[in-house]
Amino acid sequence: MKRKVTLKQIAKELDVSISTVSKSLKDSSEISEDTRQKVQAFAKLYNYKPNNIALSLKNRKTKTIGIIIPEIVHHFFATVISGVENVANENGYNVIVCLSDESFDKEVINMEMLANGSIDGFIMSLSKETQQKKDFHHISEVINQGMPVVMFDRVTNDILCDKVIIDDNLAAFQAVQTLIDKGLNKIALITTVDYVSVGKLRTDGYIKALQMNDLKVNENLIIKIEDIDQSDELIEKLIESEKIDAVFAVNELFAVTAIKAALRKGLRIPEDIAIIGFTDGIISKYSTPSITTVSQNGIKMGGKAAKMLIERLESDDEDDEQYRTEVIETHLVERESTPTL
Amino acid sequence: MKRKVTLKQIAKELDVSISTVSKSLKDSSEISEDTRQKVQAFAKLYNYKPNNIALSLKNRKTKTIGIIIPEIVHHFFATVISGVENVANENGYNVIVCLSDESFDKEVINMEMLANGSIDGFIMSLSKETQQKKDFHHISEVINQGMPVVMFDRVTNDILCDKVIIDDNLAAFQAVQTLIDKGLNKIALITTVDYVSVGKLRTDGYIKALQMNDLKVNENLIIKIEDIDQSDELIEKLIESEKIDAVFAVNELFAVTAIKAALRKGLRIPEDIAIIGFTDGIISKYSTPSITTVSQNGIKMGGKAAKMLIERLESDDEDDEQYRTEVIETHLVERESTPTL
DNA sequence: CTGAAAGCGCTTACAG
DNA sequence: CTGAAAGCGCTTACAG
Repeated sequence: MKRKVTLKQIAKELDVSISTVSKSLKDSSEISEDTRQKVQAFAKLYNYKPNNIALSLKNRKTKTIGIIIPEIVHHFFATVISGVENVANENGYNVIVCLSDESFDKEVINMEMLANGSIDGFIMSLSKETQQKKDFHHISEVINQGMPVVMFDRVTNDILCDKVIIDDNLAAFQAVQTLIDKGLNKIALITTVDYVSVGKLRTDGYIKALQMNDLKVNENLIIKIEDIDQSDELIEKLIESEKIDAVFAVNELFAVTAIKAALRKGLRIPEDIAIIGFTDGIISKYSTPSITTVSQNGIKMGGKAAKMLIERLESDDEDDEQYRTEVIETHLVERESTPTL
Repeated sequence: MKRKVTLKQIAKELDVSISTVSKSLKDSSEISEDTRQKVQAFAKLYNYKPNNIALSLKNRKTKTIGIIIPEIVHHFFATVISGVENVANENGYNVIVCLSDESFDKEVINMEMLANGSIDGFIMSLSKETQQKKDFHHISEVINQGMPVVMFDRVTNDILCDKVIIDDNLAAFQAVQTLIDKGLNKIALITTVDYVSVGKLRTDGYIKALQMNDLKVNENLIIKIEDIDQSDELIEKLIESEKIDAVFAVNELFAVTAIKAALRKGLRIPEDIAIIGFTDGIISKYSTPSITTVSQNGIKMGGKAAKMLIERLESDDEDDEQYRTEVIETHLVERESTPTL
């Protein structure tokens, strides 16, 4: 077992100073060709690599990005991480991932943990509980300390920082409008409780679409699901009891649950009931019938967020730059769960 | 913007030495009650938190774990990360995630990047390309430097280290035996190319089950898929051309693709054709019909891997401990894609 | 009870 | 051309 070699050891072996070794390895013209060669050869032989931690301390930057997300087993968040990773790696950054598990406390703890020097900046999406409590002090604190934060998807207006979002309201509006254009007008909505920012925005888009088409908004056709565990039952009841010809669901889990409930009831999809989901994930693609969804390009969102963060980290002119909100475009991926007409 | 406060600044403000501040914050009995109080109050006021990087350098350990996996958008790997995260956080560790994208070079680069002091140990699953090349020098190098590695799922016998696996061979055997017990005997296999370790083991289990039941192994009923892009076509052909009454697929993507091909052909599942997949993911659960699978508890695997790594990191007696291979038990989750008899 | 010194592994302005 | 010194932010054995 040969431990990693340090500058100090090389210096000792070669009987020169640490400074000389350091400079030689940087090919500094301060050092004689001869010494440089000797040091470099030795370093190569022993596979010297500078210690990241020492560099971080010295440079006061870690070249690592912290990501805080509610869950990793949600396909959407996994794709976002993937997008962040790509751009981060291209720029020599590493990625630390922390999960809040939708818990405010875990979000706070993780942020504090990482804020103590471990990372240069955050990319994050708020936990449900944080959105409910509307307590963002941990985030403003971090920003106050000069650490940049980029929020994505589940964001809040209460914090000023860079953001990457989609136009949830518009995307929902267009999805519902598409259903209406196909001649459907008894459209149910399966959404989250209102404190989930994106759920609320999508709900608003749904309502707007109905109103613009002079369809009345029927509260019985709107179910707001708080806990995923209740979704089966509530959705089942909706499908069974109400005379509806279409469903707009704000995520793909709700959409596929609706599909299964409809199939169980013997309804034909899309002839008897059409369904549109949100977030173009793996479930929508492989469901039978496959599900028409509003695509939400997680890779792109993650990539964009990483780009914005890195730009801010590497720009010299501190924070005189204005904060930006990037809107990633969405589009409807039409599949089997909606009629083609 | 108030930057994070350091010991030095507190010392200066309070007109004492840095040592005194440091000791006071640790509530050392070396320091007078009075001074301690004063320092602690001040530190609290300014929300002092020790800098992680400095601690890492000093202690020569970072309290962070590096995870290297082929992909994060595969549900299984996402669950493993989740499992690692949990146990890591409980023990005060952070998690850096790097993706190899199934590429040998990316795997090597990422490992080297992290090995330079950023982390205390690795948890990893081999990329396809690495398994194909059988080149593991980057891993043995890291281990040689005294950095522990725990491999999971896609492992190799060429490297001695702790491992967490399932008994792929046995699990496959049992799955196929279950099909046979249900009276099915024209069982096709959809698997990966042989160099993917887990694919090969599952293939072997399939063959063993056939042989033990005196069924002949028909090469026409075995398709080995190299690239996921070809899977549609190959599976379609298999389902269309061959008279089979069951399919065993070594992952859930192959399984759901088989389901869709069978449905397209007008076959009833499970009456005309039964299907068992591998990896109990989200697709299997939400497919219509839902898919019977061999469950592979990623959370548990990740948790176990983290536990083993942390134990090794925190045991004093270096490496006189033997390396262990933990086998996580699997079981068959029976759903709609297999007959109930 | 307090503080100076050494050290973790590096870089770089400065002296010689 | 080479090296000693200071410093990144901390801890701790040691001196006073």
